[in-house]
Amino acid sequence: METRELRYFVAVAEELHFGRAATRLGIAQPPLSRAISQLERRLGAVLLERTSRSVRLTGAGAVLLHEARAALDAVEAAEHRTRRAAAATAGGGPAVVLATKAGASGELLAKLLDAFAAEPGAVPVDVLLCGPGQQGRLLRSGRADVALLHRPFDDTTGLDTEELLTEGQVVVLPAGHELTLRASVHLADLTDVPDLPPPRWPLPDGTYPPGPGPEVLDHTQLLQLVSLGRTLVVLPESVRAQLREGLVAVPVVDAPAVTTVIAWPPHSRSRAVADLVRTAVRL
Amino acid sequence: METRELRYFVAVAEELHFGRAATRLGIAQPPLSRAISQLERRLGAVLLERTSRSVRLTGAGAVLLHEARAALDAVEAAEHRTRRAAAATAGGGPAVVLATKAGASGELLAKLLDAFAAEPGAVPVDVLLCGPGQQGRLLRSGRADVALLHRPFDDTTGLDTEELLTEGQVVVLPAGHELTLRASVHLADLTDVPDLPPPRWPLPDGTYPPGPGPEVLDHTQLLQLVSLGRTLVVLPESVRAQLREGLVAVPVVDAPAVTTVIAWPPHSRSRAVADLVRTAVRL
DNA sequence: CCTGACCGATACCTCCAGGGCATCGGTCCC
DNA sequence: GGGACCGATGCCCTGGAGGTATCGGTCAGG
Repeated sequence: METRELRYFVAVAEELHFGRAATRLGIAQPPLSRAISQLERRLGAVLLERTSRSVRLTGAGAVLLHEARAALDAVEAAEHRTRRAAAATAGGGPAVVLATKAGASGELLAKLLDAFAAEPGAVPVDVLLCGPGQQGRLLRSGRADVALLHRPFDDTTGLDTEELLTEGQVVVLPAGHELTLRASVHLADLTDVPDLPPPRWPLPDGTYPPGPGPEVLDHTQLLQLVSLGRTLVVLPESVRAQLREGLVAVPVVDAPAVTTVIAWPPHSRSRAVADLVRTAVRL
Repeated sequence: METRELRYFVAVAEELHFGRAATRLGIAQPPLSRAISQLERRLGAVLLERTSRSVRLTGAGAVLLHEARAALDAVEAAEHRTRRAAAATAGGGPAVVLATKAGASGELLAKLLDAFAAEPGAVPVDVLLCGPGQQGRLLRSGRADVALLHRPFDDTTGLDTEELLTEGQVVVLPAGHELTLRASVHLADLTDVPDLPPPRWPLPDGTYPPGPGPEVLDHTQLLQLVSLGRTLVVLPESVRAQLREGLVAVPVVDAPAVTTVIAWPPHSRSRAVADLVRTAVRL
């Protein structure tokens, strides 16, 4: 199978519409139809059930969609990592790209970077700030070498991880809100707070789910919206270090504990990544 | 990047010879040379240092070799798993392929299969016996769904695992050999036993390393060769259950402990694999 | 019930890139 | 210095990827 065929199939499987998928791929619809049916013939499997009105995935199609995404990530990773290796030998020397959610784990990250810089054999660390839930994809596609992510929110399947820190969660509220008078709250107290709808994060495809809350991209934005009295948010305790005036944190006693982990692709061979992980675990 | 390019590069990187690589790929040498240099141009990286007498990998080339193998495994896995999913819906129903070293972990495997068959919702298990060290590759390329392997010998990077059993190792000797009189031995006692050279296992490419010992493919062969007085072998204790007449096991006190683990690809979504793993852990 | 919109499949054509053959240029060994 | 070896280059050809036009089937609306 060629990656082109996998890209075509993923496009159709995601759009469930040959015309839109073809547009997205920048080709016409007929060659796309042919490519898919040729793929089905070669695999000896029906991947899509088409009528002239709809396209649906079969069981085998769902399997291929899942596997093809992983395979395309691996191919993309090969490309990115090779480019980075070449850049390292050419000029600039080696560097590590660390991905983390914008605005999260600030204190831990600062400590880690300081500690690693003090290590013998340290290399420059490029910090790549990304949207929530994107770190795994950056690692799997080779654009980052190592990442900080947060269980149980981020998906760590297929990644090697070490736990760094486990903490409870707090709700961040605008100062003066009635809930700030409480010593602690439960999650149930935070649903349907009439004047503070929960924020909406972008879905993996870049669009936003419907709802009353404001659309946000990162934590800085988010905290500003909280201080403006537009929303509330439940975050790990360490967010207290970033609280400006006008923001109050109240413990949420029944929110799941959040574990910050450092993660890297399982077959990483980079000495620098290993050193960075060791430094992180020792913090 | 297309998988064709990756296959071409892997062939050249492994052979370090354009002509041989082209023969292996079933094409002529000139298109191969062109494909590689086109790949290098597109990546903006020199992958191979060629003189008219030799070909050597650059740093970036070594990275790409490693990444390309993983990516090609992922593509192959997509193909195999899709075919299997289609076969499951077509006829025969779902099944699980379990890979294990031929002749190893016999007792554990039998118990596992019995226990799993008794579970509600059990599905047929196809047991795929393979040479040592091949289980990981079978999992990564999608030809098996789950495998038993042995740390620290087998490579488990990139696989999810659960530990099942840790045991010491024994040396299996022909009955009557002078070492069988000892209550235990050290590894040092087993090197250079003049009449019992260690066996030679096939390398990943199918060839055998040089040496005096007999060439073997699996444990059954191996034990027969031991009973014939041709070799000796260090194996986990559980091999005692398979010892026929003419074979004696003596504990090796300083051999590393062997842990039998059950492993599966990290993004496995199969219900049956999860059930099988749960059954195995409960044993 | 009919018409038009929509959508995937098919027919047919074009064109380029992947592959083969012949040969060159450089290196090493006898 | 001649021959063997090896990767690169030039040139040609063919298969297949992609485009356009159109078909056939389904559904909604009048």
